[in-house]
Formats: sequence, structure tokens, C-alpha cells
Amino acid sequence: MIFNQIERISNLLRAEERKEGGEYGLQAVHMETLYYLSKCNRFSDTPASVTEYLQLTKGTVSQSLRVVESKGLIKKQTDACDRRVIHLKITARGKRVLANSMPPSLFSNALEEMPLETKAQLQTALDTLIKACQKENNSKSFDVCGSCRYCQPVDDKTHFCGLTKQPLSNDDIQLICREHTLIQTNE
Amino acid sequence: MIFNQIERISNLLRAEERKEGGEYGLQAVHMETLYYLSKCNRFSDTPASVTEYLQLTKGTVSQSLRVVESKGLIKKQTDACDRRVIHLKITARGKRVLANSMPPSLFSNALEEMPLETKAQLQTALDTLIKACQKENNSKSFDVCGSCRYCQPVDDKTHFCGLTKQPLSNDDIQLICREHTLIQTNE
DNA sequence: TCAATATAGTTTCGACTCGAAACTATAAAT
DNA sequence: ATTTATAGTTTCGAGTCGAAACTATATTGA
Repeated sequence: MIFNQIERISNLLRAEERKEGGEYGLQAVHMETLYYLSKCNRFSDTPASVTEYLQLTKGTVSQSLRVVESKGLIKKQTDACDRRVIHLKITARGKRVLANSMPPSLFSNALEEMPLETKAQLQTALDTLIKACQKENNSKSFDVCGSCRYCQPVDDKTHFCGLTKQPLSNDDIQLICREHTLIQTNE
Repeated sequence: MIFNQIERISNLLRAEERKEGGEYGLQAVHMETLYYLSKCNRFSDTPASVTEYLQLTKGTVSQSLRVVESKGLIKKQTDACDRRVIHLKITARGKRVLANSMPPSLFSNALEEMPLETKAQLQTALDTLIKACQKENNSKSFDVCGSCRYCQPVDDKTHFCGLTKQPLSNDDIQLICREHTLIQTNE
């Protein structure tokens, strides 16, 4: 029953993405890519990360990125330390498209209409579901730094990533990281 | 925030559909088509209904259906009353594929793990969200007969559809109908 | 240190999606 | 009986998608 609902909402979302993206000659997967890039941290804005997030092949993603780049929505930047790595930066134009389209108005309006209490319940329940899926997938949780086992508080303004050995700001820890690892729970 | 979660779950679902479908040479949209056909009623198993449900164009759907048919998962049947209309029937093979793949195990397992109370809250909250989306879309709600304004109870075993003038069984009213219309609420 | 191996990304191919527009066929309306 | 509407198909071009071969850079290790 819940799966029916998820499946339906997923189709609604995809239809909206097609509709919104269509105005700019974009496909649904382009919108999903752009949206991911707007939510991920500075270690996770690479073709490989997009590939893992969407669970496609790197060849497929490479082609889609070429299209999105050709429309002037992202820009490629070679990493300074590792010249194999490319960072995908959303352009000003890309940000405008994204701001107009995501979330699609169908969802922002529907969510606005919902009672606050129902929204709070929905958020908590979805969080439980996502965590269960992440556990089930047992790798690649693609969540925000704040909920990662490697994230350590330093003071009230900074945190520290035990994996990349990099400092993280309060803004940083709200971004999605490809290296995100679930906090271990003993059961 | 809730939108982030929905977007993530939607990507997880699509990835699972690709994975499960891939074993049979099927694409994600093929899985969604098959799943829809397994959940819809006898008035709604047509190419036009699939088109409206997925919000694609009829040309696109026509081609996808040809592929799904060529793999022996559905069969086309011309309607007896209106020879323009085609009914899409899932074959035994199609049913087997569907039973193996939908819901994908990632979701059935994750849902199994969730506490009953959380599940109940999730279901209620998702229902509210879907209803809000249906209202926002103001047409094409694609929901089960039971929640349609045209559905009238006759006795404890049968109902009656005021639109198609057809009797509906208790099983029937749990299937998705393309003519589904929201019960009007005065606000 | 230099060769083997691993990693990040691109390219190419073939099957398929997707929208748009032209098309066929049947039914309904006038 | 002729329009008009509806259901579905076909064709075209751009793009997705996976698989496999490819380039380029980093890392490993003998």
C-alpha cells in the first residue's frame, strides 16, 4: 500500500520534472542531475558522484553532462590536486533554471497546503524509510555530512571530517556527501 | 526538506526499477507501465490510460508498449464495443516478472523493518500529500474506484459506477481508474 | 624508479525513450 | 453523409542507457 503511494508520487515527480525541464529543452534526468549538484558538497560534485547518486553508468552520465553543459547550465573545472577529477559547477543560468523548476510548483503548493503536524509526521516517517533503505543498500547512503559517522564537532561554528581530514562549516554539514557513512548502531 | 526526501526516494525507486528490469532487458519505464497495468481496472488498461498516467505522449507510449509486447509481457486485445480501443493484458510471463521485481526488495525489506506506527503515519501523510497533488492537478487523479465521486454502494458485495454505468465488485473498487474524480469538498 | 594497477572520465555502438507531427482507423456529432 | 473527435501507429531527430574500449592521471609495489 505504501509502495503504491511512493510509486505514484515518484511518477508525479518525474512528470513534473519533464514538464519543467521541457521549457529549457531538458530531460527529467537533467533536472535530477542539476538538483543533486545544488545539494552536494565540494567533494561530491563530480561525474563519478552523479553516477553513484543516480546509479547509472559513467558513460551514460558523461553524455548527459555534455548535454547539460552545452546548454550552459554547468561548467567543468579540473581539480587542482588530482587532474583526473572534474568538478561540476552550476552556472548562474543553471541556478535560475533550478530556482524556477525545483521543487516543481505541484509539490511546493501541495506541501504548503498540508497541515504542519502532518508534514512533521511525514518528514519523520520518510526519514525512517530512507534510513532503512540506506541500511538495506549497505553502502552509498548519499546523505548530509551532519549525519555521517566521520563528522566530528570542533566548536559551535566548525566540524571536522575524519575521512577527508577537512574542516566543515555549519553550512557544509547540510550538504550531501558521496562518502557519507551511516553511524553504526548495535542491534 | 520533505521535497529532498521525496526526490531521493524517487531516485532510489528508479534505480531499483532499472536494476530489476535490467535482468529481463526492460527499462525503468517498462516496469512502471507493467506495474500500472497490474493495478488498474478494466476501463483503464489502454495505451491512452498509460499515456495519461505516466504523462508522456501517445507516440512515446506506443513504442514502449511495442517493446514490452515483443518481450512477451503483455498482449493487445481490441475492445469488443469500440474497435479503436486496445486493452493491454499482462501475460503469465509478465506476471512472473512483476512478482519478482515490484516492489523491489530494497523497498519491501525497508518497509518491513519500519515500526507499524511509523508506517501508519507514513501512509496517512502520503495520502494527504497525494490528495493535495491531485487537487493541484485538478483533473486526472488516477486513484482507486472506492474513493471516486461516481462510485455508489449498492449492497455489501457490489457498487455502481455512475459514469460508466457499470457494476463494480469489492475487488474492482480497489483498482485504479483513469476516470477517477475527487469527491468534492467545500472549502 | 619504473612497470603494473587503479581510478576518473570520454567515446562509440546499438537498442530504446521521448516529443512532435503526420498518419490510419473507427466512432460520434451535425 | 460529411465533418469532427478519439484511439492508436509511424517516422524523425535528439537524447538516454549499458557495455566495452579508450585516454589520462595517480598510486602501488617490486
